[in-house]
This record gives sequence, structure tokens and C-alpha cells, in this order.
Amino acid sequence: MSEATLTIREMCDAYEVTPRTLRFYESKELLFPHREGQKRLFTRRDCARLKLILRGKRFGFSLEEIRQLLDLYHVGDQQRTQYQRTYEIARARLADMEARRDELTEAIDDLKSQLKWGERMLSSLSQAPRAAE
Amino acid sequence: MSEATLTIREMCDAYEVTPRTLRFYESKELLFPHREGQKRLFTRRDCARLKLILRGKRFGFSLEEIRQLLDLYHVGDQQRTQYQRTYEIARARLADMEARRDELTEAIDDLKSQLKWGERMLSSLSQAPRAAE
DNA sequence: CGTACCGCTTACGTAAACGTAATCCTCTGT
DNA sequence: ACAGAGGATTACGTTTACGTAAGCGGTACG
Repeated sequence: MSEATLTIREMCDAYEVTPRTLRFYESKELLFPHREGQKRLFTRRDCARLKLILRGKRFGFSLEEIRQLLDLYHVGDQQRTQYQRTYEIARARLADMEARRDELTEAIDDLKSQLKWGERMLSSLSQAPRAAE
Repeated sequence: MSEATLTIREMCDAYEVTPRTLRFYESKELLFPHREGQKRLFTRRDCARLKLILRGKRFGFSLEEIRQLLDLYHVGDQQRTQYQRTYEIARARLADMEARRDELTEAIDDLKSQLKWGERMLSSLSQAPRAAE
């Protein structure tokens, strides 16, 4: 009957990170586990945030950039101007990401055609017997 | 009548990087400028490689990963097995990139819907006068 | 009762990717 | 002849994102 909170180890197993990493993220204010005595207890919210953190990392965002993005997902108690600001940051990030995706698509196409060229390369290499061997 | 080779400064201006960066990339065998005495001269090949390096960085690839990818674009003198290996690495990377793009698309959609929610948030905030003020 | 984990804190260590400073050439214009 | 610009080398510094080790407090187990 775990009240939907995870110990640090359960969290680690679930997301393939180390305890150090989770403590580090907490120290950087990316996660906010509750405490039962000394022990950390991670909530669903922490899980959701961690997923977003790991995702952000795969795209090469720094933890600081990710933190700003995360703020967007946890508003509710914020002031209006605060939120306005967050909103604009998020819009900028979105533009970033869309540009990035376009570039990524381009890179993929490049690499694909390069690979096609490589396949012809390989097949010709396997047909042409080495000159001296 | 520059024979299509660039000095380090021209290179820096063209791609918005520092001399240090270019020398660093050379030390890591990502670039191979010719020498005229001591001075480096960067060729079209170096330019092309640099573009790919910068692109790779924007996707969060490490310089080492980028170096492996770059090898794909400069084959020709390689042995068959060498090339085979490179080819496989490239195929793996391609799969990476496609997965990444899909995830990126997903993240974009998430963020978009979050932003829409944020817009409703903002407009309701601006219509609801503060309770005590 | 001892020890074997689990988790916590504190703190020093590390790899990657450059920044920055010092010092040395070597032209080039005046 | 000499200052200045541009480039080179060497080497120490810096930031980010953790790794790793040392040592302490609880607690479950044989």
C-alpha cells in the first residue's frame, strides 16, 4: 500500500539513474521529494519532472534550461507576471525545438543518402576482388 | 585569389567560433587544416566538417560521437572492414536520430498543449481581478 | 550482539569542452 | 629599427554533471 511515493532506490530502478543523480537534481531544485525523517520520498510529481528532465537531457538542454522549462509544468500558485515570463520562455523554447526538429530531419536525410551511397560502396567493394592478395 | 583555404580568423568569422575552438577540434582530430609554415589553412573539407560538428553539437552529440560520424563523410581510402564498421555505426546513429526526432515531436506537442493551457490561464488571470488589493 | 544494508551528508575527484593568460614568432607598415 | 597585428604553443583555470569515498544513524536478520 505504498501511497504512491517512491524511495530513492525505487526511483533509481524505475528510471535508471543513481541516487547521486537524484540528490543532485534536488540540490539544483529540479526535484522536491518529501521527507520522512531524513529519508526522501518521491511523489508522482517528482516522477513526472524526472521524465521531463531526462527527456530534456537527451536533447542537449542544460539542467538550468530544463529547470526553467519545468516551471511551466508546475504553475498554479504563481503570480501573473511570473507566469507571463515563464510563458514567454516556453514559447522561445518551443521555437527552438521546432527549429531543431527541422534541422534534425535534414540531418537524417543527409545521413540516409550518405548511407545509400555507402551501400553501393560496400557492394562494389565486395564484387571487386583485391588486386594483390 | 585565396585558393579556397581560410585562415583561422576567417574561419572563426565565418562560423562564429573562437580560434581556441578550432585548435581544440584539430587536437581532437576533428579537423585537419594544412600548414603554411606554422599557420593553419582550413580547406573546404574542414568547413564541411565544421558545419557537421556544430550541427552535431546542437543535437547533444559528444565530440567523440561526432568524430565517428564524420568518418563516414571522409571515406575513400579506407579498407573494407573499416568501412563496414563505420557503416554500422552510422546506421545505429541514424536510428538514434530518428528516435530522437520522434521524441522531439512528442515533446513539441506536449509543450504546445501546455502553452494553450497557459494562454487560457493568462486570459483568466487578466479577467479575474485580484481579491484583495 | 554484531554486521549488513539503506540512506544521509560532506567533500574531494573527474571528464568534456573550451576560456584565458603568458610567452614567442614573424611579418608589415612608418 | 620598432610597434602592432595575427598566429602559434604551453599550461593552468572553469563550468557542468555527476562519480566516488568516508563516515554516521537506523533497522532487520542470523
